[in-house]
Amino acid sequence: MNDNSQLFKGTLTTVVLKLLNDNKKMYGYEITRKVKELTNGNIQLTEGALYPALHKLEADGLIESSIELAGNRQRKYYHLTKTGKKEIKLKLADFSSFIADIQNILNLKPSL
Amino acid sequence: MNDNSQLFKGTLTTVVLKLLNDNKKMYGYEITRKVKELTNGNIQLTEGALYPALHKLEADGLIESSIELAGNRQRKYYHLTKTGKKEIKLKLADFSSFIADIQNILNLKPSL
DNA sequence: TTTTTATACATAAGAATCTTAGGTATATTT
DNA sequence: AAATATACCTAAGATTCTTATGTATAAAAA
Repeated sequence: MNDNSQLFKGTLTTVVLKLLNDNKKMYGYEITRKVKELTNGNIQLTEGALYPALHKLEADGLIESSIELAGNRQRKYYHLTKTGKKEIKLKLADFSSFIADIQNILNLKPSL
Repeated sequence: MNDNSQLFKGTLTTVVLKLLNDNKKMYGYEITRKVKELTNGNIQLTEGALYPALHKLEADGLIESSIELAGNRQRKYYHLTKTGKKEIKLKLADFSSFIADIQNILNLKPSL
């Protein structure tokens, strides 16, 4: 992760759930590539952060996994559960509120 | 802190430096009130997070303190150092970049 | 063809940052 | 008189991350 890693804390699960919401199913390594692609290389998700986060989301019933094979190589695909679909809506709303609040303190440009 | 506490993580020092940048000098308790006021009560800074953060910022040379008395009660006022003034500019730029990146993933409304 | 890089999963030690809980003291409001 | 607000502080524990490491297959480069 880059110098914004401190800021990225707390958004990891929201990001994962949102990507799974938009892409139906994804595997871990794919998620790291997608985040890098969408942020022009600015955010590099570390696997040490991602995999435990995925395991926790699954333990909490927000996502489910299924193993698929690509040649001899295993991929563990994740998809949202019904609970996960509800949760991402809440998390996006929370994030919006947070940005509005922080905007009141930091006075950033509206384009941000 | 509220349910957005997870999101607020990592922004604490940015918020503190920005408030000191805008208000010249503030004391700890005043900072907690100001954050609450600016966020319509949504963000309640806990003292267990704030005071250690202030001490670290001072140890790092970004802020300096001076004790003043209000009646018999002590207030520890903080102000930015020259280094701190440079740092808050960097931190605001970092935060803007972060928001832009996260926006690419979460697809929030532009007004956010 | 050997080595490096990319893909793909995972865990564990340690660091950083926060919450929760407590402590001390003065001032004001109920 | 008691409760709340102001004002500082620390410490234990929880959470979440970084860094480092491990395993294995596939592809690219040397």
